[in-house]
Amino acid sequence: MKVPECAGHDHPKGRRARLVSEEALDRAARLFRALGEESRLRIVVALSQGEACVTELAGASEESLSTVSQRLRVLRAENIVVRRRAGKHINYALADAHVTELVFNALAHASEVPARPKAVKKKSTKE
Amino acid sequence: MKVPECAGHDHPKGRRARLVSEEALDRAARLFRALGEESRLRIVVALSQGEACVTELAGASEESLSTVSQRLRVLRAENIVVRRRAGKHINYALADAHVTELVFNALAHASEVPARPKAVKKKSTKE
DNA sequence: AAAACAATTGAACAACTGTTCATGTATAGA
DNA sequence: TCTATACATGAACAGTTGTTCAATTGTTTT
Repeated sequence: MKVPECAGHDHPKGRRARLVSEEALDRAARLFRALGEESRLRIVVALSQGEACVTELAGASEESLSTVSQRLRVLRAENIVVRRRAGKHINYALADAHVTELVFNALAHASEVPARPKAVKKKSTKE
Repeated sequence: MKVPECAGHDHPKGRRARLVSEEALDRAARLFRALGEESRLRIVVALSQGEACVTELAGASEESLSTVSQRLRVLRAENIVVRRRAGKHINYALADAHVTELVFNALAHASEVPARPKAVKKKSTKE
């Protein structure tokens, strides 16, 4: 007996129409990748509370200036943060509202999920 | 002459109050990391158009079943996609609306930015 | 039950990325 | 101008991650 498979098909090997441009995809992936490190994400979250200079960020995480600066470099390369000189210091801030939303969205998703389902393997619970 | 520096401070080394839980941060970072690969993101974008089975996804990207399956495994580990058997095939779909929003947000951010500003170094345009 | 199809998984190697250190640059103050 | 402060950067090493192959599991069909 035939069961319904995927979208009525027989799996043509041709590639489908581009949904988004290659470049946008590449940039979006880079953006995600930059946010995908706990240490960098921590910085971004900190900056979502307001701008801060490198020394402050380093102090808050008890890490070296250099280390933090390297992280900020990555974030800056993806236009996640912007900087601006303020006297001796250089203040960093989130680049735009998209970034803030992105982070909040991710945190929302992160707290919704039931901690690694792990497929509780009972007898015949197929799902 | 004293210029305003960071938040009225003298850089106390103490760590500030936790803004979000360690666990949420970790999960969010993992989520971002999973989305931060062009190949996986491509799959997610494809699934934002509707569910599809592994064979379809492999066909669309002209890659091996195994490769695609491995990618789906990563996405599944972060609860980005869910699967469901449909006859011979296993259909994958985005897990929830958060994911869709996340992707659209990222793509929006990606297309907003003017292709690597690169700090057009004029004479005294400090910004 | 056997064959065919669909998808998953473990392991291995290559490629990538983060952290650290040492050095370099820019601004402020004396 | 000289020194101190604040930050950035290049290079190197280690840890992480992606892709591929071979073997395995689960489902449908004959």
